Amino acid sequence: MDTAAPSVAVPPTLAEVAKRAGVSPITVSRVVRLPDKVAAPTRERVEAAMRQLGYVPNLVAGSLASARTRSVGVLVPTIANAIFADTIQGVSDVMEPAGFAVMLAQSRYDPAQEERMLVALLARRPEGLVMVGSPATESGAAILRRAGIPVVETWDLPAAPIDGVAGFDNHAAGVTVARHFLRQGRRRLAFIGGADPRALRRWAGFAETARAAGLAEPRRLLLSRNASAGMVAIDGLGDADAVFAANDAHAIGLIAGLRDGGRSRVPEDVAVVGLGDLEMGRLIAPALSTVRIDGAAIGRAAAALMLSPGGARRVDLGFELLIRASG
Amino acid sequence: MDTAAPSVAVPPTLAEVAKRAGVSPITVSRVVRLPDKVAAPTRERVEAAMRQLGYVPNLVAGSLASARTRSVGVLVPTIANAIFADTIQGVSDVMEPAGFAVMLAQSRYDPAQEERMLVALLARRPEGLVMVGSPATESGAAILRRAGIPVVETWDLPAAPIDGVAGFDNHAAGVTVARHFLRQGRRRLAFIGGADPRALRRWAGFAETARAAGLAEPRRLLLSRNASAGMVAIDGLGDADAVFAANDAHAIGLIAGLRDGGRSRVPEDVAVVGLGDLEMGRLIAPALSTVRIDGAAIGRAAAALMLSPGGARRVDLGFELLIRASG
DNA sequence: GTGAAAGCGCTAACAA
DNA sequence: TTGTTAGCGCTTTCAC
Repeated sequence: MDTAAPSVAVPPTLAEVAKRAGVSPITVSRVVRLPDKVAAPTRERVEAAMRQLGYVPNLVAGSLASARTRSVGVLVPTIANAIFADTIQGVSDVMEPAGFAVMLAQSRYDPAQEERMLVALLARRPEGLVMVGSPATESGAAILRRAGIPVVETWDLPAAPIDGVAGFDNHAAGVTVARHFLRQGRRRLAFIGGADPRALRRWAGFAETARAAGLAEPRRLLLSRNASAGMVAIDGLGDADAVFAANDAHAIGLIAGLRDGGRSRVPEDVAVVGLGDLEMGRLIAPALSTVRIDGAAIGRAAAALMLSPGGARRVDLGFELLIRASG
Repeated sequence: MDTAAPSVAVPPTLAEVAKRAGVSPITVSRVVRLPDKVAAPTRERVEAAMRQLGYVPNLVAGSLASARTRSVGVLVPTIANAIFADTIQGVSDVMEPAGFAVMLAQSRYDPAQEERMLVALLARRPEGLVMVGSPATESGAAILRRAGIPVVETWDLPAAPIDGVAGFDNHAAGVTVARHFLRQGRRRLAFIGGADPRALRRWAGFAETARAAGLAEPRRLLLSRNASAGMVAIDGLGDADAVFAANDAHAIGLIAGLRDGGRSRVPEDVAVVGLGDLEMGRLIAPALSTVRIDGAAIGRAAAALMLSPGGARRVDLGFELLIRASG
């Protein structure tokens, strides 16, 4: 009795299941999608046939017929950054239970690559798209506006978003940290960051606040993409007595560099504040003060915005200054 | 002159592009996929029409027609773990330039969820599948064997894999760390880890080596999924003078806990070795000794195995014991 | 509760 | 170099 599926073969189709169960294809389709609409005995015959054949529905055919792919696209600068991985996970945590697949793409901080990936994603007809930040090019934005699906920009609060927004005010984060340093009596501020738009906005808030308080223009160190923060930064610091690092990885690297260099003590000689609240920040000594951002919450909020295209279009998840030992 | 695409509309189809360019649909199809097969003047007319309409090819229709989706599935326990994020990135780094989309799914360390996600992934007809570890259930393995696509198991070297393997010998990693402790003259070993199969294999190698050397049975602390390693572990350690933590996050947490607890010094009183070589391990004091695994290389190797189903089926990426200050 | 017909948007195979 | 025909595997719509 050979009812088992062949070990290597073309996957069985819905039509084959139908034939085996002695029903029409549409009935099999209903058993898969709307089991309540099929009488129990029929349903059981169909389910038996599906099991015998090892039937796995072909969603690409289903998607074409129904014009619904039940998938969403996620575009991040890079996956291997804890901060974005959290956001991806947040999106996935909401979309997966809702039956959506997550398609992932990386822009690698490159506008041309970003645009390529946007088109590659849209070609697969996702029902929503979330990206970290905003399109770097106007043509990228235009493509998204024409896509006809919910689009959510994250990790920022753009003034003129394409559609949805789930993020926080990067400028205000810079202001908050600068004020904190001022309150502590620090006078010679410095900033370490990359060149991405969100880090730049943090810098702007930070620098404006310093100037408004009559301090000298803060020093500004732009780290290249994969400089290991510590050593690189120390040389540029000059006589700074307070450093805001645009992310925790930079801040932790700096603290390690300072400790090994042995010249300045943290926080006595120089205060260090990061952004992101990586777990490691709590574990190093001195524990890292940081601007806490909930990357997973951003992802969940973005997913919620995609699922309810009629609802609110702007979620400010805020941030929180966590003062620990480093400053 | 209204040649611009409407701002909200059904996306234009290949047929509409064809009509506008005055060619047959197949010619448009060729311009998209095989531009060299179309005469330059024709091609330019078609390209102009595509631009005017803002045409984005519908890959779900194309996939159905060609039986090629140009996508791969990636199944990980969780995205928000640096170690797996690196592997996802490695897969993406190879597959994206090759024109493949990456579909992501999480098993959450749950066999039932794993099986659900396996089926959900296969329903979208990926041309290859990579997973961290091996299927937790026999039915999951059976589904994969019948899928008829390259399947790559990673982060381990299973004896009877389904198809491809890109990983390292977890048992040997345990042996290596135990021998290192023995060489140092440590006599009271302990292990901290989760309950996943790969951590268990590290434990097995570690414990066997200790026993074979005549030491007392190592202590073994199984941390629940999201215990923050440090404090939890310290109590269970007893008088251990050497600890192998199944991953760097646990190890770093432990070092922090020991430091703040103030009872034992690392490495004088107790040596600590982790696994994974997180960047943070280099930055804490004392710097973390660890078993270095290249998660991104695992991902790249897995991708290469998917792309050449005829080639080698087993890649051992090995590991490297990095002795730093912590033990 | 079940089915027949039509078609989703594209590409393979073949022809001209 | 370009076009014609047929059909991928499913779901929609409408009928019974």
